[in-house]
Amino acid sequence: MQDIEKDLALQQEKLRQWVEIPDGKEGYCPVKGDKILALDIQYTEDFAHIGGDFFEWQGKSIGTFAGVVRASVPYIPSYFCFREGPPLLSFIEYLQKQLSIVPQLIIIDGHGIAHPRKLGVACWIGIATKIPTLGCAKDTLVHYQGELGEAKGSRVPVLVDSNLVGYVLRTQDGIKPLFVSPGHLVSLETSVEIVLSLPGEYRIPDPLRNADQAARHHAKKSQEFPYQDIGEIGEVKPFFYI
DNA sequence: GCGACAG
DNA sequence: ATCTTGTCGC
Repeated sequence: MQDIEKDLALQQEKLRQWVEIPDGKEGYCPVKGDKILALDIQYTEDFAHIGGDFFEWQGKSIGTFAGVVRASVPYIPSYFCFREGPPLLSFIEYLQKQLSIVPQLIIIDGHGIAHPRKLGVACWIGIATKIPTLGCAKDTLVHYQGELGEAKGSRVPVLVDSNLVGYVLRTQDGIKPLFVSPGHLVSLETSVEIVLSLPGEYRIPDPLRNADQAARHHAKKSQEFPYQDIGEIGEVKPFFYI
């Protein structure tokens, strides 16, 4: 392993001690009207185009936003949080400061604790913001065992160091599953229930698809898909490099 | 040694 | 994640 990776792995081991994952029905549980933010990023060279879909739990859409910030850290598998975390944090802080909207829950395109060192990007964002987060990824980083049922809602546990950290979750009948895990302040059970309750008839829940579309169109300077352009989001600061 | 590897 | 054409199907 490279020295850089050793250092990043150590950072993750240190950050991990701040992560709080409640049990069962404890921790954050959304109630009607809670504000939820779904986030995704598209890249063009060294720029991170961030899309954010803001909506009320079991309620109306608040708005879809997109902005851009320089992504200065390279992507290294399992160290994704250091590349994607800072840009996402800048985006969240911008919405908070400039638009006065603070989410009660953040849904991230990536993993929470279903990660080799139990520190995915959703955990990173949760620690940085102190806001409950959960991760929703299209592929897994850790191996799992078991046969997944075909029906929506079927799930297979994902273990790391023999601890239950996430689920392979069928979000639509007969469709390739998603990988769901809590990031911070939400239980695994609640994370799964939240994802299954999100609107949409596709593998990826609508809020994440909207965030993806906004980011994608922002990267192409297109407004075909409706979103509020918040332009350039200052510089990203390196966090947690203690 | 080789392949796999969130986005 | 991105580079890329057509094509099959609802």
